[in-house]
Amino acid sequence: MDNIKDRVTIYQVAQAAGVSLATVSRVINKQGNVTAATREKVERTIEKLGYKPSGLAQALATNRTTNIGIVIPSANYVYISNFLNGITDVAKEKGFSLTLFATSHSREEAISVIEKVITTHVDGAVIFDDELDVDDIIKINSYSVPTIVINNKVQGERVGCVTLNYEAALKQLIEEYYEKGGKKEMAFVHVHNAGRLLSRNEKAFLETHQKLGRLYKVINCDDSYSHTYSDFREYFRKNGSGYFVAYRDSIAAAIENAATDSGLRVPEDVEVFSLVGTKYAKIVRPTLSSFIIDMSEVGKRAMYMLIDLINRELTDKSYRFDASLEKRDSTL
Amino acid sequence: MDNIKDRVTIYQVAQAAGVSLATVSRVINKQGNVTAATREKVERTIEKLGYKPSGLAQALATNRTTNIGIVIPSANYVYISNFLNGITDVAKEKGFSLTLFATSHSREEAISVIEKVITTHVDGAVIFDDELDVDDIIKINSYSVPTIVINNKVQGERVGCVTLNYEAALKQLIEEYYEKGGKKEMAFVHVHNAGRLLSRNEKAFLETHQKLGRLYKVINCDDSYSHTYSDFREYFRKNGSGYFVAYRDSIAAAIENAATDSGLRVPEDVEVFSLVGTKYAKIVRPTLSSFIIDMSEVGKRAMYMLIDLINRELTDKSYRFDASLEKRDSTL
DNA sequence: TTGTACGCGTTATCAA
DNA sequence: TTGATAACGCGTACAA
Repeated sequence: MDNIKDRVTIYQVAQAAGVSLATVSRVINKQGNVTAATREKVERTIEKLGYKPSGLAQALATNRTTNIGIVIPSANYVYISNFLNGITDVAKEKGFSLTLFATSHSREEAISVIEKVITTHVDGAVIFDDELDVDDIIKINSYSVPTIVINNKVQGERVGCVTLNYEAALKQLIEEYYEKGGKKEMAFVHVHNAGRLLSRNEKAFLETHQKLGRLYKVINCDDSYSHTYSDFREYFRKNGSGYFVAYRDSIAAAIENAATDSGLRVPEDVEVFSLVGTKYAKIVRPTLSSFIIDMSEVGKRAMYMLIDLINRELTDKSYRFDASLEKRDSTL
Repeated sequence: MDNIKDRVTIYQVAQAAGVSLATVSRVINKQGNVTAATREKVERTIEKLGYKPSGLAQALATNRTTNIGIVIPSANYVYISNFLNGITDVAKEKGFSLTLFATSHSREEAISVIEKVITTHVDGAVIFDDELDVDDIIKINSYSVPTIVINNKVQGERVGCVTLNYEAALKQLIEEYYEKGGKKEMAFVHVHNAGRLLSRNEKAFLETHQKLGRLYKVINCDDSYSHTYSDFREYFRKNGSGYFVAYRDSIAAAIENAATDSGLRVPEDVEVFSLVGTKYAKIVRPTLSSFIIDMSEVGKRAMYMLIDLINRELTDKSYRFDASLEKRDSTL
């Protein structure tokens, strides 16, 4: 094999092997209709020249890229990376490449991302973005790109969705808390701009309290461990108790650490609950009670659905993951 | 804009606008040499037809994909996802797409991944894989794909590298520990198959101890929090002290949690140190002393270098990140 | 079984 | 300023 090579083309292989490029193409795609002799001859020259077919040209000719677009928030959350992991597993198994599109917290940018997904010519897309509107997703679908949407109910010819249901579990958690005589005031820890998943849970939290006629609080905080920690250190100077429902492990850990460092006892004085739990929920101390949905499984499911959708074999266009409760030491 | 559309081509736009496709191409690429009038006319029909150029065809014609291949281990580590985050930031800023290739712990697979990188026709690649051999990387480079390699010293015409230097800091840590009269026996927590980064540090650990004529231990453990936790619960039945150097936060946290839950005091009885620290080092309790390299910065640097390499403007082909010590509460 | 010729959607070179 | 027309690298009817 030569060392520095400009891209070897199928034509050069054909010439070197003394056949036509159609024959080489047949060999590459294992299409039969080729003598064992010529096949071997071609394979040898392919090896010798170090020929690798151009996925680009193949895609252009066949109109299939074997490439799937993944749209995820650029926020560096553990559950996102778990999700991505499930996706890569299936992609590898099924022979798809993944093109990554990261969005930050802005609609404008999210839309430009969609344009990119379209020009990139993917066979399908998985969209996990809390900011993107239903309309935006319909747009991508109007270009007939088969799409699986996570965490958003969408209808459409070539769209499927995987929804994450934390709300039911949250409602039950709250109801049971009061039924069992929970005395602390519950507070929902609101993070600005954290997306639809959080908003939906906040809504469920409020509605459940209103239905039960219970008082509650909403506390605003930053989407960062350090800020939340110092905010709650401040908070615990004036308040000695509470039940805090936080978005994810880092935030919840910040609260329980702030409580502990303020001389309060968790869970006796302060209870903390993490909505979107990851493995870190059991690493921190006290261990965090949390809901859990295996995001890696969500990623896998999304990929399997997408592949079916691409092959027009997807019968059930929506799938729901229900959060399950993992009771640990941060709540009574 | 229509709803379901088969891909609109430049040719259809040309026809609808009553111009030639060359003119449309000029408008798309903002190349001037077009009357304001025709430009507007074309832009309107582009809008009306919802035309998006095919990146595939563009790439084939220009031999540039504006697509960069990222090879990372599929292991779901926080520092990998930080790294990926830095990369996506720069990719977004510079207008590149990212194609993701995940490798697991097998050479064979890693090689097939390289084949894919080549067929995918990327403009460049960033390879962060602990398993891949130097030879493998030379192979990808023989196809003249500009490549930045993380955590591996490689020479080559179109290769650059970013190295992560934990060893110097580790050596210093050990030396200072004994200088200051550290009494505990140090143990390196070995994880099987965790890649070159860990091996190099293990080697540095051993060599420093041998040089100092100190006794040390090597303890094997699984690359999982739960297994490590229970292994060390077992371990602490028989051993009441030690200084443990672990690969990453989860492993280190498992050890300190096991110690604490066994009634031992951290850091008085048991000291724990995490080599590759992340933000979780300060979330767990006691907070973990660790080395730190901002992996997001590593990702950014790699991308900037790669882009320079693609443009043949990279002067300095290697860059080193040195780990810095963050002393916290898990060591004295 | 093998080869010819056209198409995939662009860019780019030359004439006009 | 515009418009033909040849690449780009491959797949694939169709013909041989």
